[in-house]
Amino acid sequence: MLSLQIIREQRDRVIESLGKRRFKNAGSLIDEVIELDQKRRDVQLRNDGILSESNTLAKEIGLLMKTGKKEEAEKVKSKTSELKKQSTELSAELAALESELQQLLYSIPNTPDEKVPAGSGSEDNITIHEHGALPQLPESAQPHWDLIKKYDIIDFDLGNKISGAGFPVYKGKGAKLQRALINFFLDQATAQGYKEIQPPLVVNEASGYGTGQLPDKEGQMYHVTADNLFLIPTAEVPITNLYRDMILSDSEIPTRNVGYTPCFRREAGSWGAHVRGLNRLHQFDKVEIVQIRKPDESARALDEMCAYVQSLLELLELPYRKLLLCGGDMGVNASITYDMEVWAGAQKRWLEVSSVSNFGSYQANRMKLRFKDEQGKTQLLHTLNGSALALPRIVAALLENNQTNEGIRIPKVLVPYTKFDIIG
RNA sequence: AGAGGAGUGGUAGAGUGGUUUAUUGCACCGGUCUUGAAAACCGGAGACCGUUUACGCGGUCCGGGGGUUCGAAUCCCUCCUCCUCUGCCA
Repeated sequence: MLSLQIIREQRDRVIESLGKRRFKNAGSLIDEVIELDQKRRDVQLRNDGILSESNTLAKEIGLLMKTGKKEEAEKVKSKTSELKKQSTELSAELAALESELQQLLYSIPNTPDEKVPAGSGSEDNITIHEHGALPQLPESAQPHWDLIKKYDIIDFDLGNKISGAGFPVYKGKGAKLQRALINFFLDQATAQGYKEIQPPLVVNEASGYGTGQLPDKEGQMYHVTADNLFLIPTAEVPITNLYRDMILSDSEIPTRNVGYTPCFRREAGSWGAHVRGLNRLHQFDKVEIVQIRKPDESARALDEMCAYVQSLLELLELPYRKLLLCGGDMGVNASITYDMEVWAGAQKRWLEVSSVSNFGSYQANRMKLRFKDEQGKTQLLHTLNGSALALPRIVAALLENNQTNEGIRIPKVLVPYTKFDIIG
């Protein structure tokens, strides 16, 4: 969530920036925040005064009791009783205002970075880089949902039987390819200085609030109601929340973590024609990189992370393009997002395989993740993350682009991991 | 899962209803001393909110939440976590 300080000090800039998202009522919501904040401070000022007086009198009573002046103590007691009544009312009012303010702040998305173009949907995204020639496949080229049947490597019917739609079963070389990709991605990240983390796959409510899945996107996560836990939709959630409620010392910054986890998404109501096969799943594997940076370094870190993700795609010999998302197409937490899309030759479509974002201080403010600056003042840190990479669509593109009469060719860099060079 | 015990500042650990603005040790930072360091000595140091041009001042915080009281780290309720024993289990 946006910090009150920024809203107070930069009202006009915040409203203008939110306009790039086509976010409705930005002006009136921001003004409502400012008004509530002012009210809250007025109430606190009054309440603090009463508490202060009451604290002084309580000490007086203590002294009077000790010296045996009971009647005088009783007199003072009646005074403090009255103060207490007033304070109880004001405290309740304060709590209500704080909660209202909190709800309001949760409903306001992050302010897009200067570089982010205004726009409402994918048509306003900007392609800033393309790499690799698109493969020229014969007319007989098959989409991956046919190839996985042909080679019997991924089975949706079996998944359907034991779990439901969107839970594929990986078999034989299909399973080995998954494992190879995971290990390859983890090794590459480790070589770049990322620390490998194996987090829990379920998180509590506080973690959901920390990274912004709650309260708004609750329906996207699987909820274990008996224990009030949530299956993680991405490793971003547990790995970023490792640092919740912390003031990091200089020696701990930056953090560069990488984690492989399955990801669980309900994807309620988002199934349609383009999501056949591996294009969209309820459970999928992903390797995620997460960084925590000081504010003046986060822009550079974002470039570094993009360059790293691009290097993976190049090693896998996949044609890709890099998009700068417009305001309306970004997630509500992000201040700037680059998407990487690979070309799937048989579907003749670009598939998103990575989303690399800088969240600025938006998540850090929710999580109370801070550091001490040179003046010794506590300041919010910046959080960033990116997929490196999400597996299913990588597999889809590899299968489609690398199909030959002899079988599916495995990219050179993966062969040491798969121990085979063709799926035939 | 059952029984018992415990959660206090960076850490260890006192405090069981009223000068507690929470002892003290260690670690940390600054200073004195020293050629330099160590030791010794002196001093400093938390988070959040509010207020103030500023120095400051006020409020809240002793695992989380709620309650009793004029007053709670201390008493009560509830939840969480850890430890010990018993049970179960990969």
